Amino acid sequence: MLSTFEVLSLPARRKIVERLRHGPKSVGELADELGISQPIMSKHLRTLRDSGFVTVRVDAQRRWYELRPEPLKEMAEWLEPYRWMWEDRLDLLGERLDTMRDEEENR
Amino acid sequence: MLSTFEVLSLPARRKIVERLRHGPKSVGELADELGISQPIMSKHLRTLRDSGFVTVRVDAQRRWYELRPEPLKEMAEWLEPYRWMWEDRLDLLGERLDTMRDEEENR
DNA sequence: GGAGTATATACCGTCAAGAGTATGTACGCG
DNA sequence: CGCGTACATACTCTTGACGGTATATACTCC
Repeated sequence: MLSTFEVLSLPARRKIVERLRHGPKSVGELADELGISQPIMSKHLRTLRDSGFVTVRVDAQRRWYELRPEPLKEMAEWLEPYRWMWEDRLDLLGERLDTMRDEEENR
Repeated sequence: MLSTFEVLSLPARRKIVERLRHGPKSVGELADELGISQPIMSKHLRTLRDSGFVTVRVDAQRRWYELRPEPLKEMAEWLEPYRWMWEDRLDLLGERLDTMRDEEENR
């Protein structure tokens, strides 16, 4: 099974995730919208499911795929320690003073 | 050249980035710390450099590799639209009201 | 139960990323 | 100038992800 980061390394899979941002979709919908064949779409969704990015709800012949927050949250949290590198240091709330001090040290 | 997401899909490369969080390091340092052979480390650093994750400063035989914010920022920004999925909706500042409304619509 | 729809999976070929190893290059120093 | 250090690159091999195609499964409706 692919890791969280590996899953999103494929542009096609990132596009699928983007399409699911506003609610669940069926395999056919996604395949049509992205111009991907149905079997390949099914395989990507399988990968996304195995790695926790989506869940499926069965409805007769249709499968509704829905986004799950966990893997995306995990990635966001991995990135968090680097945020000071590009964010304005004089943010209003004065949070992250330690981080800012680190920054000075490592310049 | 690999895309931003592809670069970090390899655990070894993520570890390199983590090691560079607190300032520049040389190839040898990184190789030793991570238990990776020097040639392979050089190749990873080449990849990280080609994709904009690091810059090099030459100093005699030594090369000091330093993190650049841009690719990490890019990834963080890609993830931003999904943040509402895991964050507390009643955040103090009351920002992102639109996002929260979206959430209701798509439930 | 037969036909059509929606989706999953099995099988196959390709290709490129990654690891390993050997070698090249550049610099400092005695 | 010869040697050691620090690093890059060339080369080879292997592996597995990906796409394509064909086929299986499951459900609905007439």
